Amino acid sequence: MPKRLTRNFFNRSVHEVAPDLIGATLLCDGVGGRLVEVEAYHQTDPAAHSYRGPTERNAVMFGPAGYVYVYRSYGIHWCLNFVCEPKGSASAVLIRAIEPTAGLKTMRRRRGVTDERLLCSGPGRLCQALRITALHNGLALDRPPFELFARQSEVEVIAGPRIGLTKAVDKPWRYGLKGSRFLSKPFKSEA
DNA sequence: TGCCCGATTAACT
DNA sequence: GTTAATCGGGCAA
Repeated sequence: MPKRLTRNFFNRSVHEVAPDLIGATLLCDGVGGRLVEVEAYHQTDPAAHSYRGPTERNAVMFGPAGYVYVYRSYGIHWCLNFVCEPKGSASAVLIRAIEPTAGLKTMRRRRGVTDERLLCSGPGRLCQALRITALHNGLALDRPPFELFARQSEVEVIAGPRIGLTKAVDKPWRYGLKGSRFLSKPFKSEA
C-alpha cells in the first residue's frame, strides 16, 4: 500500500514541497490521480494572492500547512492549492494538472469530454473533474474527502516559468513530471 | 460606489 | 491567434 502524506509533509519551504508533490496521488471522494504539474507561490511573490496581506479570500493561506485553499478564477473556474510552510508564511502550491487514475467515468461525466488528456490538464479542469469548490476551502488534506499518497517510485521533475501571470513571470516555480502527456502545457525544455 | 483586471477555458477566425 | 464568459478583490474617488 502506498504511504499516506500527512499535514506535516507541507510544513517546510514551498519550493521543496512543490517538486516533491510530483508523482503523488490525490483523491477527492475516491476520484483523482497522479499530480503531474504544480506551481509554487509565496507571500513575498508579487504574483501570489497573499502578497498584499490577509483578506477574506486568502485567509486559509495565512493558516497552518496541509490545508486546502480554493479560489474562484475569472468568475468561472475553481483553483486548488495546498498551503505550505509554518503558519503565517502564506505560501501555497497550485495544483495545475493531474494524470487521471481513479474515477475516470465520473470525471468524463462531470467534464463532458471523453479524451483522458482533457479531464484534469489545467487548474480549472481538474477542479471540475474532482468536483472541488469553495466548499472545500479550509479543509485538511489528510482528512476526508481527501486522500493523499506519496509517490511510489522516483520521478524526473522538470521546472520552468509559471503560466498565465503578468507579475514575476521569470520565476521558474512551475514543476512538472518530465514527459507526461497530461501537462496543461509542455515545458520549453522538452518542446 | 465604480472601475479594472485576473494563478482560465472553450469556442471562435 | 483572438475573444467572450463572468464575478469578486483591490484600489481610486
